[in-house]
Amino acid sequence: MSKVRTRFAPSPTGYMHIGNLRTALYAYLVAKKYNGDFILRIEDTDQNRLVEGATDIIYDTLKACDLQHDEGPDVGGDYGPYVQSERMKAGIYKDYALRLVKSGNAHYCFCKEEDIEAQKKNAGPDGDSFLYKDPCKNLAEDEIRKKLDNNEEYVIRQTIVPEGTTTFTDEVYGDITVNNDELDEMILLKSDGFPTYNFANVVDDHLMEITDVVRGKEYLSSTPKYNLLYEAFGWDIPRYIHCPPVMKNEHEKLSKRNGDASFQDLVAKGYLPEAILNYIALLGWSPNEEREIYSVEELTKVFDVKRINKSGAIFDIEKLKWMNGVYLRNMDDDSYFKLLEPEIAKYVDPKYDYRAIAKALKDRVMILSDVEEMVDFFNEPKDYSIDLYNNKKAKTDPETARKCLELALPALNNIEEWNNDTIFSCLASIAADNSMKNITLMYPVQVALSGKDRTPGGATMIAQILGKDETIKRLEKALEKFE
RNA sequence: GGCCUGUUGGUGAAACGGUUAACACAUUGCCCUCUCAAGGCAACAUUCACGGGUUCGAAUCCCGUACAGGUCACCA
Repeated sequence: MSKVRTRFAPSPTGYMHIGNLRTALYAYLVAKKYNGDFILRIEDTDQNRLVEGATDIIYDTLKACDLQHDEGPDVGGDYGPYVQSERMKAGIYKDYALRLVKSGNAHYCFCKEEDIEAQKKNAGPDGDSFLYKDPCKNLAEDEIRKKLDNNEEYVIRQTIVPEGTTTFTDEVYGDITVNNDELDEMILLKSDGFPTYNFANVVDDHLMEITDVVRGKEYLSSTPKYNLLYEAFGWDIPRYIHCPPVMKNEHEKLSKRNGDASFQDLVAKGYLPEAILNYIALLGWSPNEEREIYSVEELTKVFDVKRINKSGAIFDIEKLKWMNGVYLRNMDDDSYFKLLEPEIAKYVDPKYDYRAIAKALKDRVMILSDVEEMVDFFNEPKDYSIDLYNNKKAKTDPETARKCLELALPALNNIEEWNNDTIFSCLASIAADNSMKNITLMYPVQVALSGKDRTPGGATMIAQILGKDETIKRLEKALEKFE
């Protein structure tokens, strides 16, 4: 068996969609599972849709995801160039298109767009299909010559004999057969000399010796036409792996146009690339065991094309959040702190112990953007109403809370060595002395220190981080509120 | 409209003719607990879009219907 080679072939038209990224992931996994090569090819044949900087986004994304390509425009390789516009300049596509014309599998077409529109419009209502019946198909040789000499605009269009059937096998969808008379004769070479995606894809996949074509399901319908091209050239047909779409909801695919989350949006919100990758791997594919947390490295071992689903999967941000939390919790302390420190620094005065804060956040943060809301009381307690002291679980109301604070203040003030243990035992013994549950005493302290009914860590932890002076100050201030 | 593909709980999904229809997220409840989390435990589809058929037996095979998605671009 020859070496497996897969490719990711995006067009540089903007940001990286999640669906796109998943396709890249699968292509990568297929290659790496068999120690094959993963190739990046830039498909920039539509000069109108190019977006500046889009290629860099592609590089950045693959890099951030650690989906390293073995060949590509930036890293080179033996099958270059890896950018289609450059390949076009080398005349590759026109050469091959002309070969098809010569062999009768393609023809010059001089039709105007409005003629095509008109014909399709008429074809519509009466049923049947919208297939374009190209009159240029039967143009005599000298007529073609004449038009060409006249510098008439032309395209090169695939020629399909409307007889018989074409069958292909998809690794996910199985065998699919279609009637050739239902196949559209697609344009191979555009009038600007660029190849269409359809054509460039076939030529490049062959020239680059791609063995497994991993792409979105939207290409399933045109695959028979590609195969006809392969056959016309006498080339081997690659294995096809069509992936079901990633959906935004029951009806719509995830798309950048609607402002749906792109990879970079998610990262900006504080999702980890590893978690994103792990999550999207599970959209449309499932492992053969009861496990969900996998690194890309681990995925290359367990990934199996046969277990890719056929129907679209809805992207569920809630589950991604959960998974991101798992990744955060699983990090070792140092890398975790390195990740959180800058986020904490945005909102918290450096006089406080960032490490202690980060530790308090560890089991609570799901995504980095949660941090702000969790640490917003350190610099200054939040504004609150004494109604906040009403708490069912703690069995407190403003009245009892006031008493608790009055008990706690002098006791805390007497602590000489300010640390977690001393603070806790101080508060706990007050509670015991007054036959209160810990929570009844500590909840008011927490509120007084933070102005919040839910905080990362309890009263003790907050007091410890704030330090004795600040704690006393805040307690005094809290008591004033009752007057 | 033609053609192609799909349809298991709110979501991701397992099951490859015989199970009480896994598991995970979410949700709810309980436990733990100085709040909130995290963690632990439990509940959550008498049913696999619907209708027929094959079979001793079907979510799994066949047919039909409905619904959904894709495709029919000088976009990829």
